[in-house]
Amino acid sequence: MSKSRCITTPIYYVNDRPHIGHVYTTTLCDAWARAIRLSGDEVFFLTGTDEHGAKVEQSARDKGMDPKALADLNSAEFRKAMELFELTNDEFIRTTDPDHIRQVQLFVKKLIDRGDIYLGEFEGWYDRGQEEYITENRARELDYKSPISGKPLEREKQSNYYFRLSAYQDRLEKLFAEQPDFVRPEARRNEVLGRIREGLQDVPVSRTNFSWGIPMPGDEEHVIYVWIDALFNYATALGLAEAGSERHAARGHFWPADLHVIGKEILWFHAVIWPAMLTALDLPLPGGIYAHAFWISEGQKMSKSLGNFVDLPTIEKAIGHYGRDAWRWYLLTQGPLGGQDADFQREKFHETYSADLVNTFGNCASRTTAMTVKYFESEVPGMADGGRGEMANRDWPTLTATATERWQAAINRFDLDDAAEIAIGLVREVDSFINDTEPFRVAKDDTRQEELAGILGRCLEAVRIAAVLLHPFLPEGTQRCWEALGQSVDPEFDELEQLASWGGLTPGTKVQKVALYPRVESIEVE
RNA sequence: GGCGACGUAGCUCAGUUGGUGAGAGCGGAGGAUUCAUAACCCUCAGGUCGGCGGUUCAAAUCCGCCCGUCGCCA
Repeated sequence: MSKSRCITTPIYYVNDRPHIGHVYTTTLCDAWARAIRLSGDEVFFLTGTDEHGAKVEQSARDKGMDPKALADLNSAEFRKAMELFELTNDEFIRTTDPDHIRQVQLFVKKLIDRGDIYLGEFEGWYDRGQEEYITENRARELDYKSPISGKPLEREKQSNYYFRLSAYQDRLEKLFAEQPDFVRPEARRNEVLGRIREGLQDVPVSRTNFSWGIPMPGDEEHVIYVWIDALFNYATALGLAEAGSERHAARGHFWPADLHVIGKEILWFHAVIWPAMLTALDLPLPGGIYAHAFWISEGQKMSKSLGNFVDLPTIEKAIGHYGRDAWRWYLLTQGPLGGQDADFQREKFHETYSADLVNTFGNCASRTTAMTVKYFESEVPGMADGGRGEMANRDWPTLTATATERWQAAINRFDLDDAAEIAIGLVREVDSFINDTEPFRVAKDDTRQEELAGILGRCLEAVRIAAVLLHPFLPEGTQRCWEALGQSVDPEFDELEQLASWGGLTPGTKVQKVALYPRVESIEVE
């Protein structure tokens, strides 16, 4: 029975340039989406760009452009990045899409009608350069000067619309108590929990000092704060504000999303404000929020001033040299999925590629297919039982079934690095099996053809299944692997249960010797 | 400043409720070998488990203090 699953990346702010951080988040979701499709469930994988706000307006002004024109340009950059990595998102939403704008206004209107958004007044210390208010305590600490520009803070009074977050204190506490894995990893959950316990205050959801945004319904002096605008993308993409719409008919069933994958810097909005708003709108909550940590680069924090972002040109260079699979594999297995930041190191990248893709997966596929070519005239042999220590005490159907089961559980937990490890572990097991059974030695004895067939048949079959589990992580190499094994697999339509079950290779099928991943020299550091 | 983590072999990290001589992967060194992409396999790390003090028959594992790194908040 097929289920409808949904995963989202944050929408990326068009004032930034795409870099490894954006690519990482999207790649995580892509691997998950591919794995779920393989499992036979229907997936909606959403990403896009966040295009409103003061910063975009300002950048556009600096360039003498219309904000929409700038947004178009930069949004296209992000979309291009998705294509470069062959990411399989089902939609690329833009907050300047009329469909989104209209629905955000409907949502906000509803919140106003219900009293969850109200017009209030706020007076406080304002940092004009940063366009933000600073709390009394903090202002005192700063000696009433801007921490950025050093200019004096100003006393400013503003009338704003507020979201009644304070009214959701109890419900949020209950949510976190009842659903301990709502926010993961645990370190992030604890941060949020600590903050919730300090007490929730209403949050401003509108601005008046610029105009590049969605107008507040019924009060066009105000623009909906970009963060609120952005959060709604998860709902507007599925047409949730317009029950009768075509969009809703086609996609509404994907809500609630299984998971919002985000970077740790935007946790508060996703873990607290978003669930509260959904509750206010009587919409079901997502299954969870996964907040990964950051990439740093060669031991240093990436920053504008250092100019050391792992940006698109750098990434393209790596892909050109090592291939897309290598890039994905490095991100997915060495990335900051847990609470701690991960370091992007060229040397480590090269080592990971060589160790896992060349020496393990590639080499194992190569030796098994080579032996088949050599000993069985390129045909998959029938799998007789017996011999070589009862096939080295391995119950392969059980080994592969167990791996598949554990793999699926890891995918469901979003422990993608675990899933990748389980998958490649199967390849290591084949190597170890070859080591124990020594088919190349058995081959020297003509009377032991059946025994040899039993060994090699098992190797080929196990490699085929390992490739199934590796596929979401290595879409290209696994496809080449299947082709070499004479298999035609379409991960969109073929299903895991069948693909991963033992005995999928038909004896007599033609096999070719393959080299999945070329051994390459370490890339020159410029 | 408040709260919370973390600090174990060159690197990345495992080490459940304290108890055989402290581990894995990667890198590095040596050896063996050919089915394979010099790959696979075997052997090799003399690490004060951040420092000091304490509890205990016994602590990397509990407590206190200190140093260092980091996260969240104010």
